[in-house]
Parts: sequence; structure tokens; C-alpha cells
Amino acid sequence: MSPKRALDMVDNSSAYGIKHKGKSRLGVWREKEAEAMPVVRRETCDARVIAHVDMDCFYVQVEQRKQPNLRGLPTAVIQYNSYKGGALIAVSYEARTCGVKRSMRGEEAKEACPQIHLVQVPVARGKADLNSYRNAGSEVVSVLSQKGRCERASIDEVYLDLTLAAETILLETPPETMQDFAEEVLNSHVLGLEIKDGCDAKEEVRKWLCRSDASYQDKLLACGALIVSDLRMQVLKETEFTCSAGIAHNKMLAKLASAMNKPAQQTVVPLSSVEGLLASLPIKKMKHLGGKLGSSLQSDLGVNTVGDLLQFSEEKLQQWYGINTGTWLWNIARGINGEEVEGRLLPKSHGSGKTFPGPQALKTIDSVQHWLNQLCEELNERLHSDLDQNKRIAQTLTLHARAYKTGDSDSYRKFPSKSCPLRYGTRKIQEDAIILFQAGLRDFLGFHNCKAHGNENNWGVTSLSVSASKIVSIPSGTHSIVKYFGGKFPSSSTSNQSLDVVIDEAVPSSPSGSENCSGLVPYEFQLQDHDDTGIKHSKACLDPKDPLCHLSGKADGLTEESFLMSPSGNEDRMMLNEPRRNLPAKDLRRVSNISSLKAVGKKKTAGKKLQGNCSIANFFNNYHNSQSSLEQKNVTNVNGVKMSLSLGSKSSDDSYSTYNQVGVPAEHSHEEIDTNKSECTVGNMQQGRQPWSYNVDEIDPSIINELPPEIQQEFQTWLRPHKRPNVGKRGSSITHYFLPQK
DNA sequence: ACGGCTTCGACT
DNA sequence: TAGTCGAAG
Repeated sequence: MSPKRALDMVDNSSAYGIKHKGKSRLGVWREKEAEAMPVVRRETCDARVIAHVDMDCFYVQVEQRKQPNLRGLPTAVIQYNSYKGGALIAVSYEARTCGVKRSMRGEEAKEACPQIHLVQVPVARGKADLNSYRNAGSEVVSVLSQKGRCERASIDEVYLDLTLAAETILLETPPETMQDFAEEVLNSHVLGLEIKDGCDAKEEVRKWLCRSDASYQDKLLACGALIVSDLRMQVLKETEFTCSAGIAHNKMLAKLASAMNKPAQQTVVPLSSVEGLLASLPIKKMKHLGGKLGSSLQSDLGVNTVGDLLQFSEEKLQQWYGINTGTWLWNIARGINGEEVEGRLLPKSHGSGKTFPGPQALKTIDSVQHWLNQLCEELNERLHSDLDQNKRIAQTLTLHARAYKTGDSDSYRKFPSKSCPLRYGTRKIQEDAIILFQAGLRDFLGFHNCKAHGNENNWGVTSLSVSASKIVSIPSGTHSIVKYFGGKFPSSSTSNQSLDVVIDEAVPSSPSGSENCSGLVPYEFQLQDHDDTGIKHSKACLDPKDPLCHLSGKADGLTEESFLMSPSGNEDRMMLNEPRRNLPAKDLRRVSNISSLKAVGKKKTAGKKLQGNCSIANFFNNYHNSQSSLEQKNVTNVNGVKMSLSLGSKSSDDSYSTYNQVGVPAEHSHEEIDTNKSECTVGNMQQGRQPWSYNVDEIDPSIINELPPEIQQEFQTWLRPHKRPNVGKRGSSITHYFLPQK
């Protein structure tokens, strides 16, 4: 009842038709012209090929790679061993068959499955350290991002838009002309494909893949299945991780499908199966409907399956849930979901937090200080990794906390989150964090209740977290300039405080005047000496001779144009919103025949190759047949080339550092498509990069202020926060005008 | 004593 | 904007 009220009030006030355009809170594009079309045709128009790839019990796999003797055994990853054996955060499929569930604690899991192996999450600074999982996720992304636009949806999931690659295969080597299929693709599950008793499932799948009378969409999906099985093999080969995948015409369906057959399998959702699939799908299984909205649908409308939604008109759903959500519901009931796959390989924020349940609650400023210091250290480390590896800078620091208050039975008040401009350097982050905390605490306790000190605090903090957001890329050119001037740009993540990027605050020199924590815009970056002596936010340059002063003094600011030229990929979205062509007549790039096993051509040495038509299941059979770690296997790829495959425990720590960088732009212009590297190019080109028309690396820093104004301005742009224009409408002429030159 | 920790998006 | 809230994995 109550959610609907809130939504009603919001959306009714914004009268029909006004808020229609743009992205709703559920990421749905409302398309007027599409709405006029009958359902079937609308769906038919969506001939994209989207995949969702989901790592199988990822944390477990990461631990099993570290300890290969755990492979194939019931295993779970736990954190914090203290309370009832620790909390399970990942459970292997062997353990799941014993009835072990993720919500259990270690002790329960031991009861349910006495043979289970419990591995602890690494701990650093007294808290869980997820870095090894993050890095492992990056390894996977670096493989998966090679055949199409790739969106890192979480630490262990990605979406891929494989439309272009699938279209290309269909044109050049359509499945119906292929004589051999990799075994893995024959293991696909095809929804709606009936496997009659006594029939060979693989043979049925093979026939489905190469039906010449299939619809265009089905053929595209078949190509998608080929690509995805290949990618999954590649992931296994490069990372030793298995994953599951869904291949469908949109993100929603792909996501649904990837969960249908786990682990290490893939599922295809042909158009013809969609209606039946949704008809029986419990409403709560749908992404975004697992929470209150789903409950509200059940209790208020009596909707139990997604298909049940079909009986409600769009208007009705809008009346209940608002315009955007209503339309979204109406669409998903029909299997329609226009969300784009965002080309984003890196996270948008970094956070570090810890809870202090019940008795552990922090009751003194000192203990809060201590833990904030730990959290800030970790955050700082990750910020510097990001800077090193991805040339990105975060601009906002936010503190979240939870606290309770005893006595004084004021109505319960939430601990407010607070944020301020982020200054690089552990000490500075720590200082700012505690100041933010104190500001929050004041609000939390209320004005009258400002008992500062003493042991008898009436408050306790049950969770703390710090996070860094508003991350922007520095183009490589800027990086080199920074290096020139500062000479302190960290080249390895160990040198932490070598670069301070200071966000200039117009007002007080630290967030201590908490009232002023907000409202400091506009702010700008300055490069500052790295002495960590204190809080220096002064607008004046430390070194007046520093040529950067001229730049940062030059103001004039961010133009919309420069935003559109940013390498963050935004400009591409403008184009992607254009209606799809029916056939990919032009602009096709060569994509290697997916059944071939060309090396990815990256950092990975030729140490590991797997036979082309070997299935993932076979991989494991082989693995268990020869357990010895670090064993070399000689296998032959489809081209008849002998290669060696090494399995088992490589020294995991080393391998992480090799990989933990991902998505660093390759410097390809759209023109220089080299067929040899086509896989990489197709994958990377969507990222959109290098707005520079000069090679900044070669510019003498001492004369930077003599440079052409465009260069200075661009440089300046990168020292300022992005201002996201509201006017990024599709087809706006300014967009096109400033797209990277062809 | 909420499973903990992390990330994202929409909304106001 | 900063801050809140919901959701997911």
C-alpha cells in the first residue's frame, strides 16, 4: 500500500507525457514510436544479441585456484570466524548439493555437510579484503570484453552486446555452413527446444544451430551462442574459472537465462520461447522485483508470475507505480527491455566498510577514529591502484555510518551520510573522514544533545564505511604532463602519498565547519606538492612557477563540447540510441571465426592453450584425471598447432599482479582496424578514447601555456569535474559535431 | 546479533 | 548538490 502511494504522488504530479522521455529509474527508454506498434513487431525489431555472463560461485573458485586441492570438493568461503563459525558468502555447487546455503553460518554448514572445506576471506587491517576477488574479476573482464561492448555489472558478472559480432558471423560464416561445432556450444540449452526421449541432445542443438529456415533472430542467437561458448572456453583457459551465460535479445532475458543452467553452462532464449518463459516465471525472480516492488505487485495486484502482468493496461500499471515503473512493468511482461549494455569495464566508485554488530558497537570517538583510519587506508590503496592502472581520479569522499542511540528516547534517527571533496593521501582522507563523522554525529544526536565526551556516551556505531565516487579518467596525455610537473606520479602502488590531487574548496580549509561540507561547487583540481604536512586547500599555487598554475587559473571551465568528447564512452551512447539497421550492410569489421582459437594477443603468454573443440566439462574430467598442479599438457588446437596447457596452482599472488589492470584504452582510431587484431579492436572500439589531436607526450611542459588554446582547454577539462549536461538528447547536432573525427 | 560487504541507480 | 532509499549479488 504505502509504496504505491509514494509513487503515485510523484508521478501524477508530473502529468502524462512530460517525463516520458529519458531514462527511468529502472533504466528503460521510453520510445514513443515503438509504443504504437503491435507487440510482436516491436519485439521483432529488437534483433540485438545480448549475453549475460555469470561466474559460478566466484569467490569459491578464486580460492580453489589458490588451493587447487580444493577443486571439486564441497567448499565455502566465509568471513569472520568468530561468531558461530563465520558467515558464508559463497558456496560451491558440491556443497550446495549437501544442502549448504549462503545464508548459513560456518557451524550450520558443518552440520549440513561435515566434509565441507571452509576457506576464510583474506583479512587486512582487521577487515575483509576483497581485492583478490576484484582482481580475479578483472581478469575475466579482460577476456570477455574482446568480442563486443562489455559492461561490468558486478564483481562477477558482465553483460555483453554481441550484436555486431553475431551479424558478422552470420554474413561471413553462418552456422548452417559449418561442418564442425565446438563441443561446448552443443551443450547449450535452448529454451523451447524439445529433446525427445532417446534423442541426442547435442544433435538436436546442432540441428537448431544450423537450421537454414530459422528466423533471422534465431540465427543471430545461434551465432551469439557460438561466440559465448568460445568466450567461456577462453575464460577457462586464461583464468581457470568457469562461468554460466545466457544469450538473448536483451539484458533482462539474458540475465534470466544465465541463471537457469548452472554451473558452467549456457542457455539461449529464442524469441519464440519468451512468452512461455515469462508466463510461469515467479514475479520475484525478475531483477528489480525481488524486493518491495515485487511484494507490492503480489499483495496489491495479485500478480504471481511475470505473465500475470499482461492483464493490466499500461495506464493501470502507471497509476499504481508511476509512469516510469508502470511502463517498465508493462514492457517486461512482454519480454521487452531496451536497456543498453554500457561500455564500462571499471567500477564507478570504491568503498570500504565494516559492521560492528551488537556488542561490538563502537562507543568512543577514539575507536571510531581507529576504524576509520583502517578503512581509509584501504580506500587510499585502491584509489592509488586505480590511478596507477586506469589513470582515474575520484572526486568525492563520502562517509556512511549506522548508529543507535540509547535513552533520551527521541524518535529513531538515521545517521546521515556526509561527503566532501576528496583529497588524495591517506592522512588527508583519514582527517576528512573523521570530520565527516563528527558532522554526522552532531546531526544524529541533535542539537540539544551535544554531549561531547565522557565514557557515558549514549550512542554506538554499528557500521562505518567510506567511499570514493565521481571518478573521472585522466587521458594518458594528462598523465604524462602530471609526471613532468609533479615528477611524483606514482608508478607503483606502493608509493602512496606521492601525488596529491587537491580539490580546491572555496570555503574553509577543511570540512570541519560541517555546515559547509556541501555547497562547495564549483571546485577545481590543483596539483599540489606532496608534503603531507597538513591540509592545504588554498587556491594559490604552491609554486608560482609551476606552469600548471596557468592552466588551473585559466578558468572558463567545462564546455559541453569537451564533455562530449570525453573518453568515458558517453559519446557512443548518443549513437547507440539510434534505431538499429535491419542488416549490417556497412561498417562491418572482421571477426575471427569463433571456432578458431586465436590467442587473445595480450599479456598472457602462450603457456596455456586448450583444444578447440574441447568442452568445459571435458576440461574438468581431464583436470581430475591428472591432479598434479603445474602439469603441462600438450594439446592440439584446431589448426593443428601443438601447444601446452598448464593447469593447477600457479603462484596466485603473482598472477594477480599480472592481471589486475583491465580496460586500459588501446589507442586505436576507428580507421586503423587491423584484421589480425580485429577481436581486440571490435571490443575496444566502443570505449571511445583519445580525444587528443596532439601528442601531448611530446609537448615541452615549460611552454604549456604557449600551446594552442584547444590543448590547454582540454587539459583544463580534465582537471575539473565533469558536469553532465542535461541536454544530451540523441541526435543533437552538437553531439555529432564534436564526435571524434573520422 | 541485520548474513557482511560492495556497488549501482533513481529520486528529491 | 548532497543525501536517502532500494536492490542485487
